[in-house]
Order: sequence, then C-alpha cells, then structure tokens
Amino acid sequence: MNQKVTIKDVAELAGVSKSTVSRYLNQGYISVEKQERVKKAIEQTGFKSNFFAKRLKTKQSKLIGIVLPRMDSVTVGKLLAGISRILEPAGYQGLLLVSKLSGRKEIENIRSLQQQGVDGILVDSVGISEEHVKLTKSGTVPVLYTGQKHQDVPYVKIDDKAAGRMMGAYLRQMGHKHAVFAGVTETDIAVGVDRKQGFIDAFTEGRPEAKVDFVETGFDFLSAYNCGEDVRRCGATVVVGATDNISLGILRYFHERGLRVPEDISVVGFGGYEVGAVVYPALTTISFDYELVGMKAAQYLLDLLHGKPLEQNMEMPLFFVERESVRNLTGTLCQPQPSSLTGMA
Amino acid sequence: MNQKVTIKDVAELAGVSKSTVSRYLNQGYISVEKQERVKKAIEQTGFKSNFFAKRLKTKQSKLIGIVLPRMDSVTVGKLLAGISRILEPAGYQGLLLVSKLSGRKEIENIRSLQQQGVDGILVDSVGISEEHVKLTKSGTVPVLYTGQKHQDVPYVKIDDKAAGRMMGAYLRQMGHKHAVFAGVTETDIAVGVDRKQGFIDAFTEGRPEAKVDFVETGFDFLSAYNCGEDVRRCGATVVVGATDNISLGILRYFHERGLRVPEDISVVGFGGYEVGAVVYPALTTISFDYELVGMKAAQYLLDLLHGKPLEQNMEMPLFFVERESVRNLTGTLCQPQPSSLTGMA
DNA sequence: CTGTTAGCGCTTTCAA
DNA sequence: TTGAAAGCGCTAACAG
Repeated sequence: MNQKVTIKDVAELAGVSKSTVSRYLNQGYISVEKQERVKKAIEQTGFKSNFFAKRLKTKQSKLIGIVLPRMDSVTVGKLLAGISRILEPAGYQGLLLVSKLSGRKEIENIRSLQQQGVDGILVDSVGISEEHVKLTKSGTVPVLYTGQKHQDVPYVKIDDKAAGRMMGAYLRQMGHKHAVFAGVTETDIAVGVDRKQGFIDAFTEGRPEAKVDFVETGFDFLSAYNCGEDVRRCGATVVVGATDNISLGILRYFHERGLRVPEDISVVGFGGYEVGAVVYPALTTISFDYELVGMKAAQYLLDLLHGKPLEQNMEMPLFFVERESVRNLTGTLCQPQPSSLTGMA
Repeated sequence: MNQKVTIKDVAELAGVSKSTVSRYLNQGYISVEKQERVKKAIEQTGFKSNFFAKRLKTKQSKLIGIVLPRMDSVTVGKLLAGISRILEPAGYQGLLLVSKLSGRKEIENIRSLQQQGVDGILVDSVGISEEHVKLTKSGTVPVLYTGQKHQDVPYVKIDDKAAGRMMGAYLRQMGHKHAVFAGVTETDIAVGVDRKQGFIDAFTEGRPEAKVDFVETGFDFLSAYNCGEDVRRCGATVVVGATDNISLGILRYFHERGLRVPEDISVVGFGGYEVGAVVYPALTTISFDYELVGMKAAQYLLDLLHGKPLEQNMEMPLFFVERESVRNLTGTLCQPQPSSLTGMA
C-alpha cells in the first residue's frame, strides 16, 4: 500500500499529540506556535491523511454513487458533465457504475453502492421497477433518478411528453397532416411512450383528418437506417425520429434513395445533438439540456443529503431548434432559410 | 449515516464471535452449522459490511482513480466504456475526476487521488509535463497515462504518428499532391504534432512536388466551420481534418458554399466516429478503437498493481476506413462507390 | 475449527 | 489550549 506516514509520525516530529495534529487538520483550537510546528512536520514528512480511517470515524464518505446505463453516449456524457460540475465544488466525488442498459444490473449497482456507504446515489435509469422503489425507500442512502420517472421516487428529468407535444404542435402549424413516428420500444416509458404520446396528442387533437403512423426501431443510426424503407412507405409528409440519431439514420437512407429533405419529405428529431447542425439539411429538433439536468439532479441530491425539504420532482425546460429539415406546407411562408450553420453554437 | 448493524451485532445474534463472522464473510474455516447460523443472522439484521472499516484494515481500496479531460466527448465515453469493462469483473470501481482540459487540474486530481488511497490511477492526459512525471514516480500508487505519451511514464495510446502516416500514404496513392491539414494547437503533442507530422512525412517523403498547407483550428465543429474559408483558399485537392469533427465542420462549410465533395475537393478525418458514416458523403477516416485503448489501459494498470513486469508502453492498432469523401486523381480507378451506408456498423 | 486479542489511522470526548 | 484515552468496524495473528 501507499500509506507510510501517519498522524502519529507527524505528532512525534512536531512534539505534540495526535489530537493536536488532528485539530490542526480540522477545525481550530491550536496555538499559533504549535500550528507552525505541525505545519512544518507535515511538509517534511509529506503526510497525507488516510481517507478510509477518516471516513470510518466521520461516517461521511463524500462520495456519490452514479449508476449509468452506458458510457459511450453523448447524452450520458453531458449528464455526467453537469453532475460533476456541481459535485466537485461541493467536495464530493463520483463513484461510477455501469448498468449496461439492464434493470437488474441497475438494482445490483444500487445495492452495492448502498452497502459501500456512499452518501447518495444518482441513477440514470432505463426503467424504474417496483424493486427500484422498494430499494430506494428501504435504504437510508438517498437515491435520485433521472432518465425515467416514477411517482414514488424522487427524480429530475426531461419532460418527454411536453417535448413530444411541442413537436406535434409545430408540425401541425406547418401544415402537416400525416406523420410517421420512428420510435423505440415501449419498454422505455420516457422515450418509447411519453415522447410519442405527447406528439400524437398535440398533432391529432381535434383533427380527425390528421394521422400518425408508427415504425419501431432502435436507438442507433444503423437500425434507423434499416427501417428507412418502412418509414418511407407510409407516405407521410414528415418523419419524426424519437431521437436525433434515429433521424440521422433515416436522413442518410433518404439521401441514398434520392429523396430530398425537406422538399420531398420533412424530418425532425429530439435531443438537439450538435451533429444535427452540421448535417445537411440541418435537423430541426427539440433540444434537451442534459448538462442542466445533471446539474439539477446533483443539486437536488445534495439538498436531500443536507436534509432540505424535497420539493417537487422536476422536469426540465426544452428548447425548440428550428433548422432546415421541415417544409412549410401552409404556403403562407417561404421555406425555412438554409442559412449558415443554423443554431450550431 | 446508514450503518447501524455491525459485525458485532451479527456475532451476538448468531452466538459466535466476531472473527467467525468475519471468516464467514471472507475465506473459509467455519463449520457448516455456524455457517448456517451466521447466514441467518445476517439476513435477519440486514447486515452490510462497512466499506471503510474493511479498507482501513486491508489497505486495499479496490478503487481506481480516473482523471478525464472532460465528460461530454464521444472518445472519452468509449475510453471509459473500455475501462469499466475490465475494471468491473476484476472487482474494481472507478472514481471519477475531471481535469477540464487543464494540466494543472490534472496534477491536482492525481494528487488528490493518491492521497485518497486509490489502488491505481488512470489519466487521460492533455499533456504530460515534468511535474506529471515527478508525481508519477514519487508516489507509491501506479499511474498510467493515455491520450498523450512521455518516455518516462507508462502509457497506452493510439499511435498518432502512424495514423498520420497511414493517411498520408493513402492520399498520395490516390494521386493527391497538394493537401491542407486543418489541425490543432501544437500544445497537444499527440494530435497537434505527431498526427500532423506523420501525415506530412508520408505525404511528402521523396516528393518535392508535394505540398502540405496548415490551418489551425479547434476541436469543435464550429471553429472548424469558421476556418472553412481559410482552408478553401489554399487551393489544395484534399483537406485533412485532424479529427472527424473538424472534417465535419468543414464539410458543412463546403456544402453551404456549393463545393461538391469529393468531386471538387476531397476531405478526410481521423477518429472513425460513427456519424462520419451517416453524413454525405460518408467520411473517409482512420478509425481508432478507443474502447480497446480503455481496456488495454485498465488491464495494464491492473497488471502493474499485481506486480507484473511492465512490458513495453504500447500504441494501439488503427483501422483505415475508406468511404466516399476522397476522389481518386490517378484516373486508373473509378470513384469510390457511394454505396449503402459504408462502414457503418 | 473458533474465540481472544490487537490494532489499522483517525477523531473526539474528557480532564487537566 | 492540550494530551490521554476510547473507540469507529473490521481483519488477522495467535492460542486453544
């Protein structure tokens, strides 16, 4: 191991007691003189206080467990960036566990973290089961969720339904009457159900002539690309990808088949990924600020730790990003201008 | 805190000694009978062994510190995915610290981790200074680098020079004589110096008529896009982006100006990001397997921990991905076929 | 096989 | 102000 010089060595060298050194390290109550001596001794010995001994005593790990579905995803990255932006200045560190998109593993991870004595746990969940709820309520370690929601646990997430609705309202306003929603499995409540339903609601509400077809695909470019033909066959005027990645895969498919976007067919997405701005046509989308979600989640968890009242579960703001991939069918306005690198920054 | 029931409680309830419980928890040497009793007691009490007490004794944290330049990046995500793929089955967990692309912060992070008593440290560095080297050699905790290299510390990284050379050789073979390298600051030795130099070497070696211009830009789409005009003015037949993101920004710029790729000008990148396959034309690139780098790095560090001989520093394999964005100027072959979603999977 | 006995390195009463 | 002493919860000799 790497721990050689202890508080005892420092004490001896400084000619004081261990407690005095400890006091120096923590609060006060030490004369300026001894303060000096201890300081010197610490420098000379290169003393580092032992993390585990300290934690054992103080019962505070200053560690936050973070459970993520996967690592190699832009959204997860942003979320993490937001989390560490709050945790770091607060003196907390993140302990990372990966659930590999499995609910079972998520539970295991939470268990393991609880047992390890982290101060709090943040879970970017793929689905909150009853077992999650039980685990969350039974333990003494606060657990906060994101990605999915459940009325019985604290969470901070994007309002997927509102996002869907926002997009539905926009396309309706642009004169579209027949859309195809390229979505994901309903196992994913947030994206597979809420986002889709929000869209359908806003798009069709009180418009019997409006129609939404549905094609199921995966989260990656390739599976979206592969369902391109199914999507096209629907004959809709606009395709709504449940995520930008899905839309990008479809955009590629259309490109290869010679379909022009938005002249022949419009395409929109959700997420606001940066690459949506560099492809052509640039993708119109609802942008989510995952970094902000991470920050809010971390802040909320910290509040929980400090015994603050747990206010409402919150759902985060959304930003509509109009770019070049939607055609205005009303004829009252001209095409969205394919200007320079729209909405990129 | 959350620790109520200790090994002592379990012992009492089971009518055995603490050591017996401890033995049950760890290796063996316990009769089947007491084994049963202890097991029951643990279940009844819901006992969880205290992480910190255990670590304090065993002097093993089973924790690996990970220092990353930033979180919201695809390459970092992949790296992390690779790391956790090795760490997890080995029973280690990752403690995450972010350096925000600052060398100073990197040092601080390493210090803090050393002091915290992690078993090892993995640093995805932005530049290995002498101070890094000192810190690495002075401490008793093994530190392994990636992202950058330095002869005096262990590292695992992509061979940037070889990547550059590979690309130089390819473009040369395709008949290009005048390239412009859209690169980054030389502060970044790996990308800014090695990658570029490798390219120049292979492209110009023994060809006095070959010429490489240089334009400096940043790592993001936008700054690449913004230097589009400078790049274009060079009048080269091919632009080499130091990363795929840079190439994507430039591709967008060209698109807006009506330049056709690869008919009017060719574009290549480095990295093999998936989005390079869905844009049109799909980007020809050198692909790096960052996940593999993460795995190798983690494995190497674990070997170090277990006192295995530290073999050579290693640089990882590269994959050339030919897609649609380069024009063959030799006239002996036709255009690379813009087939279906080339090299996507 | 099992219990007793020492601590790991630190914090924190409690007297002095 | 300071030092002595008592552990935090666990593991690991050491006898038995």
